[in-house]
Amino acid sequence: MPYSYEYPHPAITTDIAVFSLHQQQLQLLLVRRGQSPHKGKWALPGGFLEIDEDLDSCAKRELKEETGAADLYIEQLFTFGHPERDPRERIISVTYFALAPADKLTIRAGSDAAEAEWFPFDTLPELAFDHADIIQLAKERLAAKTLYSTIAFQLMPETFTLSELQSVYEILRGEALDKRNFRKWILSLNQLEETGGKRRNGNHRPAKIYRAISPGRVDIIR
Amino acid sequence: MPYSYEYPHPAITTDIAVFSLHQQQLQLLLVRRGQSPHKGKWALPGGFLEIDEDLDSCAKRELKEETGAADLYIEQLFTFGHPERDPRERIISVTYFALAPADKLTIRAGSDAAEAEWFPFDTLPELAFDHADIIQLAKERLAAKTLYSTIAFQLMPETFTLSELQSVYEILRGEALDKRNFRKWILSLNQLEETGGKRRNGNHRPAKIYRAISPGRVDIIR
DNA sequence: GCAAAAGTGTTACGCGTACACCCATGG
DNA sequence: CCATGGGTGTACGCGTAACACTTTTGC
Repeated sequence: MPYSYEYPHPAITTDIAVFSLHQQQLQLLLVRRGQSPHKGKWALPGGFLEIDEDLDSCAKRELKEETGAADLYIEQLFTFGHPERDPRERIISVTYFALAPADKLTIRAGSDAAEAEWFPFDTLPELAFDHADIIQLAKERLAAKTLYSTIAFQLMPETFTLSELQSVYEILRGEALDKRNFRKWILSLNQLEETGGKRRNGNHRPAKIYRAISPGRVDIIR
Repeated sequence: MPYSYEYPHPAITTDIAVFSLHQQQLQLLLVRRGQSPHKGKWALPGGFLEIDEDLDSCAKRELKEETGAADLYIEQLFTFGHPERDPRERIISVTYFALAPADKLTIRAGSDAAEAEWFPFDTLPELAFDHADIIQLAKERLAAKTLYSTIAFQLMPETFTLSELQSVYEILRGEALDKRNFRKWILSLNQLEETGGKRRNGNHRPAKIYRAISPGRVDIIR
């Protein structure tokens, strides 16, 4: 026990709720816990902060180590610190939410976590610790942000059609949108540019391909 | 050094940005640091988390101990954790912002802090640590929330006139508002009720007095 | 009666919403 | 030529924004 302090110190972790969209559903990335407590249960990827590491760096590192996911949009969500939230010791969790575009879904379980897997948001397994609360909050934040920012672009691959983008908005908002109004609105934001045509699916007219003008940025709109 | 751990642990603090409105200006509550580091500089009220204490409780306790302020509206803001933000040891700060109504401005310096004092937001003194960043973020959050919630009511005393309320909105948004449109809008929220009339200032017609129907709540509007 | 803030309605414009048909392609 | 999703324009209604005069009081 080489690290000693005059007063008791909590441990710090980061935990990350990674969302993606595939099979026409909102999906969440979970890892199966390899050790106690809650061994065998599913949990958010995350882990302990290193002593000279920034919080954001910790979140990105843990995400990469446990799932192989890298270069995602990520932002701090909330800090959870109920004294009883972990049975081992006092642990404060600085939580993040992240978005994975459809072309970066390849995951690879790391050494800490036995397995990493996407789950449809509507049918999540039982979760370790207070992770269900974290996920709930992350979903609310994501839904709210689609209303006043361009955050949904972070769920898109590099190029996409307007129908695909509309489908993303429909899933996030949970309602059907009018095709003409959606196109008028999304193009009026001046965040998209055309590239060339494609046919993707067979039996019908091919759709124009678009890309985000500034793929990294999330802009506040309205 | 009675508290030992296998791995190094950061310390956790909470820091609170308390806003109020008086003298027609946005004001911020600061305490003068009594010890090193940054001894003599002004800083946000706050302090170390106790090991069995919830984060919210810590923020409220520190606020009361250092300034005497209690029963304020308070919400978590962001967690700052840059490795070099404190020269003593690694310290993660879970920050909050709070609002003090005009009738709860009495402050009393506690034992930890030599002095506590309100400063006009536009003329803050030099600040300790990264507290200038925290304050900047808190101000942005406050301004944003006035646009889509009833948070501004938390800056009002128990009873007030519509002109006083309008003045608060004008200061927070930094622009003049039309009197008729403001009254139409604020009354349409159904969050205010009348009580009786008063004259407050001399030479003119007295204003009707209002109170918030649910003074504790902050509702999302729009 | 004068100064100073309180109080009160109407009009215009823009944006969001509703809505239906033709186009390009593959088989 | 038929099925399938891609692509396009207009009209209406509501909500936001602009705008000026009368009322009540203290001195």
